[in-house]
Amino acid sequence: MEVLSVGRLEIRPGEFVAAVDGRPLDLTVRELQLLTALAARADRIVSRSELYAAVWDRPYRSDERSVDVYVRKLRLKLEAALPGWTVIHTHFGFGYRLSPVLHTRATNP
Amino acid sequence: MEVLSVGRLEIRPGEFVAAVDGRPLDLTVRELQLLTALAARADRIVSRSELYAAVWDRPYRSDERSVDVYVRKLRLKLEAALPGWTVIHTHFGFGYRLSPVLHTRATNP
DNA sequence: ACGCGCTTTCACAGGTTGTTCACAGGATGG
DNA sequence: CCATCCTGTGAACAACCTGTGAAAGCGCGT
Repeated sequence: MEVLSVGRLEIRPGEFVAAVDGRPLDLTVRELQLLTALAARADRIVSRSELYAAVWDRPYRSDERSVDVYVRKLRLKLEAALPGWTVIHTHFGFGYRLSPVLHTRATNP
Repeated sequence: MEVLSVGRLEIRPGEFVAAVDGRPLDLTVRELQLLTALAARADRIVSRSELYAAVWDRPYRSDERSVDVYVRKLRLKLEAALPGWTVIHTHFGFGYRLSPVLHTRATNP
């Protein structure tokens, strides 16, 4: 898994880098790991437990919120890097899905 | 790998010399080796273990601090040779990256 | 054996990141 | 429309990582 490309987003796990249009995102270890896990499963709904298993070492508890917290952090940084795009979608009761979509009602009223 | 040039920094590993604007830096063996390892991977984030493997012979332990100590020594000498420039950047949780950047808030208030 | 310079290890301070909480806001099924 | 469950969010707290000065260890030439 050298490079993961999803739209304008490009991730090189081996080089500890994720970039948008070649511009590197400033991510922490966990953020990069989670983004990588999501990108590796782009366009598919991924359960919290699967994401958790892919990123964290300890066992998953259903009341665990770390994934949610990090999804939020990623959303903030991705929105800053890709204004007008929704990259991570929530699937109520199931999990999350990564797939960049230009969202309606962007920067114009 | 005859010569490594990164901005005003030039390294000639074969001649055991590193210089800024042609002015040689006064480095010890380890310092030169580490600088060379970093320069050979300029603009990329390099993990401690990779740097360690490139410079030291013995196996790397995660609690090893030698890299940090030498990065500091290099920073001191580089700052003296290139006032106002930040050459080695820290990537928390990942490692270090060499790429000279004129840092804001330099020598003038 | 001694002094000297370089390397490695230590200990502690300071920062950054990771985890957990508590509550607010939404979605779902009846 | 209501009760309930799920997710969003900001902040507190804990854990981990890096910066740094100094001490200890080494090898070498004198």
